Amino acid sequence: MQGPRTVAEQVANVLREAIASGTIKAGTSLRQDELAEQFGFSRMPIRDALRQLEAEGIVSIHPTKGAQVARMDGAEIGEIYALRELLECEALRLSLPNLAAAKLDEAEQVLDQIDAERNVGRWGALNRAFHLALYDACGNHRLLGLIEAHHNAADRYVRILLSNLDYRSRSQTEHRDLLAACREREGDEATSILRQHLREGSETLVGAIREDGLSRKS
Amino acid sequence: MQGPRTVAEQVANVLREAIASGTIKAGTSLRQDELAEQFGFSRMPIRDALRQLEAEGIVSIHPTKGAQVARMDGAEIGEIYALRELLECEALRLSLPNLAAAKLDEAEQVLDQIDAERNVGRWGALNRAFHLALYDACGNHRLLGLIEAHHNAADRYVRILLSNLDYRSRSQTEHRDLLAACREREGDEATSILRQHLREGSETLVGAIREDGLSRKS
DNA sequence: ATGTGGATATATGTATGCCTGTATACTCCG
DNA sequence: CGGAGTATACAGGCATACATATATCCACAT
Repeated sequence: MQGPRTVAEQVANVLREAIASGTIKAGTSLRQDELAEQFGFSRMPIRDALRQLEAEGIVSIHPTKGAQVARMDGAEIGEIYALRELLECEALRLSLPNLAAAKLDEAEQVLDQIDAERNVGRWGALNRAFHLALYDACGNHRLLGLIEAHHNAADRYVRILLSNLDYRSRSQTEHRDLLAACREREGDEATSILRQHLREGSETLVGAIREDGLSRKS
Repeated sequence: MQGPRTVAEQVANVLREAIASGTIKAGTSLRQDELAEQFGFSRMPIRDALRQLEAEGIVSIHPTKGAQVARMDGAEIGEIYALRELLECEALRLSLPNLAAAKLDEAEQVLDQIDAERNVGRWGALNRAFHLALYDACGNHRLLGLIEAHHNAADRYVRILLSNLDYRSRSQTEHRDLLAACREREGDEATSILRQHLREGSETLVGAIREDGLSRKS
């Protein structure tokens, strides 16, 4: 696999990860000069990277106000999860009949990795990998792209859920139930579990955001 | 309403319209220098505009190979229409119970405009306006954004359908059936009509692309 | 004659500098 | 003392200039 060939892509990847991991908090202003100096490049690649992240919905660029990490309130999270439910259930429904058993084994290995992983920073990527493995055979590249985009957009908020260890174990239980249903090719059952899984995540997350006051008005 | 405040946005709008209208054909290389000279600006705003259009899926940028108008084959069109079906049916389902009667009147006026419009170039925008009016009250801004993005991505191909006047009149009939179902708040009926409408569009379009040889291999 | 290798040209990526617009703070006037 | 207007500073958009990678073409060798 060829790594990012352009500086802008590297910067975008680093920023995306930094934002997802919470190193850069929501609402932080991202000044081009500052980032350029930190990365050791000029402002141009940083500009491109910020544009890219804006297109992904991770940062918002106000003219003359610069870029800042997109701050999401409960409503925004609710919208994203509603879309994830719609998109991922459809992807699963399409994928399941054509999904190779090897992919299911791959997904199970990811679940084991999640259980073994102590660094919460990696959990988001593993969670995404598990879900995408199940949708792999859906046959619609754009659909997969949209799903991945929404994972990225919500990644840093998903980590809030992990502070609740109870939720994490419940999530893993649901993941394994989902995988079992997939193995038996029970499409309706699997879709139902996935929908429930996402709704629990949404409710837990919205509740956590509301009470933690993570959504201050701009 | 405030027009585009930055040159890059203006360029993006012009290019988007030129591509949608077929003035710039699929597969055309978009060289930054060339566009810069044509528009009378430097390459920087053009770069930003191309990045924007890439995010919208209208052009594809290969590093060092430049940007070229995204060429879509039948499979790609099929994916887009499958997504439109998923997204728009959901949006309609969510919107319909909360949709103001005034919006329905607005939608009907758009249909009248479509019948009266002789310039096929404007038909795409009117078609989009009609559909979006129906989804207006869905309560999910991101969902609306995705729908609009997919309209934009497929706009120039949708115009192929218009060369078939038979399809156009059939489309308008379906539009009015859909509107009637919406007025009576028949959610299931409306969704069903919309789904059928999109599937006919997809099939007609994919067939037209296949036979017209519009999808040459790169 | 054909294939391979190198050189050149072209277009994109990147760097630096300037200009413009906006936000903020200070001053002056009511 | 408060509000409004102006000036200044700061950040981003745009332009110009330079570097780099790739594709193509030509030449030479097999």
